[in-house]
Amino acid sequence: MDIQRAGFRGRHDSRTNDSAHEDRACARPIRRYRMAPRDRQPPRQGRAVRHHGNARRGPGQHQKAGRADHDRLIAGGRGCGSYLDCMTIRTRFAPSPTGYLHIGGVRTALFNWLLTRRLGGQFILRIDDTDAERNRPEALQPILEGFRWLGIAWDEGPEVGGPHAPYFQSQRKDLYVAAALRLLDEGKAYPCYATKEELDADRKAAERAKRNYVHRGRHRTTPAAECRRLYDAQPTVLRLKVPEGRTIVVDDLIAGKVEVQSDLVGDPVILRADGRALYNFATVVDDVAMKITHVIRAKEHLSNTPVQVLIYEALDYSVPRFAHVPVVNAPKSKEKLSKRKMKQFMTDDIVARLRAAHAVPAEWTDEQIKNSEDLNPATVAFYRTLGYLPAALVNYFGRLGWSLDDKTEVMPLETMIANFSLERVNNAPASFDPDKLLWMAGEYMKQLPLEDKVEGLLPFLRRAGLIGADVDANLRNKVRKVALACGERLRVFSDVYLYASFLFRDPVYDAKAFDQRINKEGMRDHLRTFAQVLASVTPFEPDAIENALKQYCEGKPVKLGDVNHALRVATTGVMIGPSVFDCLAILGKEETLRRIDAALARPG
RNA sequence: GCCCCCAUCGUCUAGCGGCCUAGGACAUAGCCCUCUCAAGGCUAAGACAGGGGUUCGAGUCCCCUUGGGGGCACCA
Repeated sequence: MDIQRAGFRGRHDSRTNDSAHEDRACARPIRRYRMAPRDRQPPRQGRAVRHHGNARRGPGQHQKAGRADHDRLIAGGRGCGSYLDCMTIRTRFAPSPTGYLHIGGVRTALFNWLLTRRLGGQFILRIDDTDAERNRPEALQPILEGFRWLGIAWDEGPEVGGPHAPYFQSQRKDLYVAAALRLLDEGKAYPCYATKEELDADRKAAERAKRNYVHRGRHRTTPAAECRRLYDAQPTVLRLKVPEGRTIVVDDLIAGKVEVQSDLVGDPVILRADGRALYNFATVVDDVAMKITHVIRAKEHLSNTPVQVLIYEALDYSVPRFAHVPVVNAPKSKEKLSKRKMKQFMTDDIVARLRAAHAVPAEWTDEQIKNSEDLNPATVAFYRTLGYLPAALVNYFGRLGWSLDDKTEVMPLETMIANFSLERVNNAPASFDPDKLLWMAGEYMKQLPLEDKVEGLLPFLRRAGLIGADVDANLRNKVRKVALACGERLRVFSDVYLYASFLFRDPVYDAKAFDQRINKEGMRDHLRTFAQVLASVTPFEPDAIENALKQYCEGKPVKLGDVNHALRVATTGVMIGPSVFDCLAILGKEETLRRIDAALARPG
């Protein structure tokens, strides 16, 4: 068993006989595919060349098969043809330092990470900052912080280092130049002096003729030594010689088998005149140098992959396994998730919470907050700021495009790790659903131990100025009671603003609620007299208060609910919140009476 | 224009030819519970894009159409 199939259990295993198995164990992936057992079956009528990669397994037996694969993989080192066959699985996520962590990227990174956790490999974080303009050091921190907060730890990469450092492409230029010059000397690359204008003209001509535009440079056929001499005399861009008449096969773990004719692929530039590498080239050089076994990345890279395969081949490198994850779409949409598309989720309530949490400068207008780059709902920071539990995000994004079985939604991380496999990743885009994420957040909040909830609540209360910096035992106890009183109303920490602000500051009276509940025939009198009853309630605890109210209403032509509502509005200012009795107990007798007096003092 | 890919309730998904009268979850609606708001319980509504094949039998395999996405860079 070889590592390259590690993430792809199931179909092949069940149909492969032993000899075919051995055959494939040491072959390069690209060759291996042609020998895949499926292709040797007698073709069914009308069978197409391509077949789907999203083969499925029944939940039961294949999970065991997966473990078996894993065990053999870790134990055995037989028949190694290249590092790809021998080593443990190595995956990478390679973001550009853009200043924020995009949730689509998190999902992709998560899949990479999960697979390495299951199979005992390494997850590498590499920074693709070849684009000089976008290379701002401070733009990296939000990305690292985002991953740390989510608990997605990288085994190698920025700040942790590793045997293949540096992990910044901007610091690896020499490698790319050396590799490109090697291809030049070997006659696999050539200098191209065509100007942009010439290329554009060619492209337009091709378009007019309804042909696919395929660039083939003048020096394709120039001998290698001459090419080198030309290049040394006058450095320019280097292009890879794309072989003619080839079928390039990408055997993708998620997308299935994808074939592209090399005659449709133009000779790609691999190195600019100034020596900076292009993405396709740098990626291949780095993935090889970092011994990446599984390239798991977003689907939009699928069409780059044939070019990369050619680069691997030209460089004489083994091709890793590819898995192209479908993109994440915007909510209820077929379009890719983008910041622009997520702006609509910056509701007034969200803006209020961000203000309360002092997550934005106080002088910002609502419009400015809604346009904030860093706190857009497409970023991880947004959810962190609003008090979503990171485990809920991980669970949600793990389930977006991947499923454990036919019903499991909420699952511990260990379960996800133990069962994650690429073959159960859907080969179709999935839309992000903020409602379901919020529900998931609530599920995790329910499970959170009380003390952790208190601990999580404190910073939110502090930032909003509802409590001070010092938290003594008394205050802590109060927050504990608040957490208990809020119960399952809390789905995210910032919900505390909605349900309990008034337990930490004076009520802000909602005019409508006040009018409806207090300015009601006889209600002020009830409040006044019930306040006197409350004054003698001991202990001032929820049960005792409730009993007092029941007794008070007994035999009177007033409904308990009505007095209760008036009591709520008088003491909290609003119509929503935890049980009134809990609220009063938390406020304490003195404060409760003070608030009732204050409410009664207000003009009708 | 050319190339590649995708398609089950509004959304996330189960489904690898008979177990499907298509299952679960979020959201929605109704009822119950209830001091408000949530939560919870019960119930309802809701999908195989269309058309051809293959097969005794197709959501499942094949083809076409339609719709969607991605790419065709000296961006990543």
